[in-house]
Amino acid sequence: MSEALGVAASLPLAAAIGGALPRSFYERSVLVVARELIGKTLVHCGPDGVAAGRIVETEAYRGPEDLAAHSAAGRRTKRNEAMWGSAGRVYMFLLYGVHWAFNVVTGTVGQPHAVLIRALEPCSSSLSLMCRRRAMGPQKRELTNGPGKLCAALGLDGSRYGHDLCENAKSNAADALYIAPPQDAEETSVTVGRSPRINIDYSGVWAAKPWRFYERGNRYVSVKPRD
DNA sequence: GAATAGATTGTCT
DNA sequence: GACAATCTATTCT
Repeated sequence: MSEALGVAASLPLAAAIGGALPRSFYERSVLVVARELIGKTLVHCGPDGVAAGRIVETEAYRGPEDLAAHSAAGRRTKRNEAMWGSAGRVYMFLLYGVHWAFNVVTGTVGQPHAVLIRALEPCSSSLSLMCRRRAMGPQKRELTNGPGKLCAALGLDGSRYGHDLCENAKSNAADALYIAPPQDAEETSVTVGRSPRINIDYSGVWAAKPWRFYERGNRYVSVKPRD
């Protein structure tokens, strides 16, 4: 599936994959962005190497009305401040005091919407680095099949809070972090499924909204959908 | 493969 | 002081 990226592994990864998605991509409805992020490539150039993966699972959070969102009921705190800012920026937060989660802000300023990236399919050229960071073998879906796991595999943490995914566009900056279009036509033709979001049972009727998007049949999707 | 329990700490009330 | 957009090991089928 990601063989094309593997072939290009000897080139700088950023150049091989292409530029970042424009800000206009993110300045739309959070549901549309969540749906269209499936199949895109998330790239992070960290101090210990470059890692990239295809996004295969996302969730939309639409405060203030969505009671599952951190911005529910208009809550605006130091932690979720990034959700209230401009589209295309990163909202990182710590879960259960241990795991980082990576989100993309969407919509307009003052609209506290964001998309949580829940799972990736590692690019073959990134496998060895991800295995090292996660301390496990290359054939394991546990490498990146959950929000905390993919952050560990990509080397992402709170230091990226508020980062602009639209700057750094085509650069080979040592600290680049951005989302790029699919590598080839094959990767744009995936089938996308929908389901309720995961682990938000506390939010009443909002827990039933089908605001989780995933690539059908992909083994890296975190919680097995009913299909 | 599926279900369960325990870990663990920043953030908010 | 309670809780959380989770992960891992363990214990089953």
